[in-house]
Amino acid sequence: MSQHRHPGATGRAGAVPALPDLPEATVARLPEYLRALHAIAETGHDTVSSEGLANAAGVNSAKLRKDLSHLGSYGTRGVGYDVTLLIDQIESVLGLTQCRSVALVGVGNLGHALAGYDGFASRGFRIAALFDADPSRVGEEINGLVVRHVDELARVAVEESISIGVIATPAPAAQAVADQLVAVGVTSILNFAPCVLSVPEGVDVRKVDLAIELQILSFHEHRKASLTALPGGLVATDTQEAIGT
Amino acid sequence: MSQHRHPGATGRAGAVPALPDLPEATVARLPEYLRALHAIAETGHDTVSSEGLANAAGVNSAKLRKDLSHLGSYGTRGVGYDVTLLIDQIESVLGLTQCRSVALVGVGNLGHALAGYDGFASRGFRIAALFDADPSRVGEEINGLVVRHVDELARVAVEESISIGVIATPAPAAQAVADQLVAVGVTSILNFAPCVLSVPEGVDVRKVDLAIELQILSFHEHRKASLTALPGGLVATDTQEAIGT
DNA sequence: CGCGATTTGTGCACCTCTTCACAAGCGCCT
DNA sequence: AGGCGCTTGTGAAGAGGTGCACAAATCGCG
Repeated sequence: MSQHRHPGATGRAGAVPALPDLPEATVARLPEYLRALHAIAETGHDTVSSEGLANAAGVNSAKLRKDLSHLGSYGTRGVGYDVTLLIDQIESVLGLTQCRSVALVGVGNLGHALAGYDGFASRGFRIAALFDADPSRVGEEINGLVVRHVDELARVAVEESISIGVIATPAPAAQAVADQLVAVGVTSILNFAPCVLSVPEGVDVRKVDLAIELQILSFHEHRKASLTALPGGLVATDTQEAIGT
Repeated sequence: MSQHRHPGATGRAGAVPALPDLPEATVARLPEYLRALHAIAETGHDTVSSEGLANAAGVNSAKLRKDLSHLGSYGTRGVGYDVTLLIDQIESVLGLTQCRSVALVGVGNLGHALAGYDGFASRGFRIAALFDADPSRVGEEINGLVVRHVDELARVAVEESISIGVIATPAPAAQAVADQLVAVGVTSILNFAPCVLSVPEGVDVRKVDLAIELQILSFHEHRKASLTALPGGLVATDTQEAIGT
């Protein structure tokens, strides 16, 4: 949730899948449904109710139904959703039918971990190339891939038909890397560097900042502490707050 | 954004900081403002306008002003915000005045990277203990910390007064780890495992799933591709989409 | 064939968040 | 002192997301 400004995309009833112009909030949840569906498929079930899937995905069942209804009607009343069909449908909407190639720039601490992360391959992504600006890191082999110098980005990106760039460099280097990625034609960037990237229209940037997540937790922790401190409450027994719905 | 259901916390005008009961969306942006402010402080400026700070943080200036107004009036009309004062104020609200101790469970690929990540220490967090269930990993030293067996969690958590738990285990192990963390009194969890955690009320869970971020990007990439494919548009020249505001 | 149990799809009301637009306040310059 | 330009803080309108509650649809069984 950040530098996204997507157009109306006026229901241009195209030949192929019709692209129903989903709400962002729905798009953000589809991957979670997909993961839950794969888990359910492995247990052998071949249909699942909205209630069941919602539990597995950690959301409200009404919300799940509304989300899925945006893709079309792929459920059967009185029965539920066909697991396999729904998986295919969501993967199709998310554009995961083709395996997407990812370029990872910055092979430091975090980049190393990302390069070795299994979760990508198993969900339709292929890390196709690794880059770093530090000459001492160039040539290193990680998980079967050789780290190249970032100057080769342009050439390699075309060869490997990169469709997504991941930035795991220190913050000061990130903007320059982003510019290079954009110059090569990459229009989707996942940014782990703690800074704001400025990119032209039409380029999507998503940001993941691990420290920010901790700080948000810190706020809630702080709030909880100052709530239990004052009220005439039992500070004793356990941490179970008697609050919320 | 997930398992958060925070109460009204009825403006209980307490003695100390008053805890103004911020909107979640605001809380999620405060850390970003904080980072931007630190960057601005380093350039030597000692005041900053809402416009300037908003740019540095990548948000709308009106939104920024409304966010800050929730903390109270710490700006001066015609001048802007005092950088140092605002930093102190935000850190205070986020509960970052004390250094928080973090326990990291799961020292695999990702856990390794997290254990070595500088960004935590520099922003008020201390990784106080590392755990893993794999005996062959126990004893290993990472960044000056020895990996302990997860069975020691209870003892160590108290010793180190852990306030946040980070789960970086494979998905199947995550729920058990979460249960243990909760049992020890941890009420804030950052979960990197691709699964839904079920925790009692009063415990906050934030989830980070790297593959999900890629899948969201994939969707937009897919959408962009199917838009440029049909319209009578110049597929040539560059990737600059002529869409959006 | 009809009925009841079950589950989807959705209209509606509520709520949160965003954005605009502007009055109020502050400092500086004359 | 007074006026002017700049910037904050906020009311109000709008957009988007959520969740309830129920009608519509489907299956299985007698």
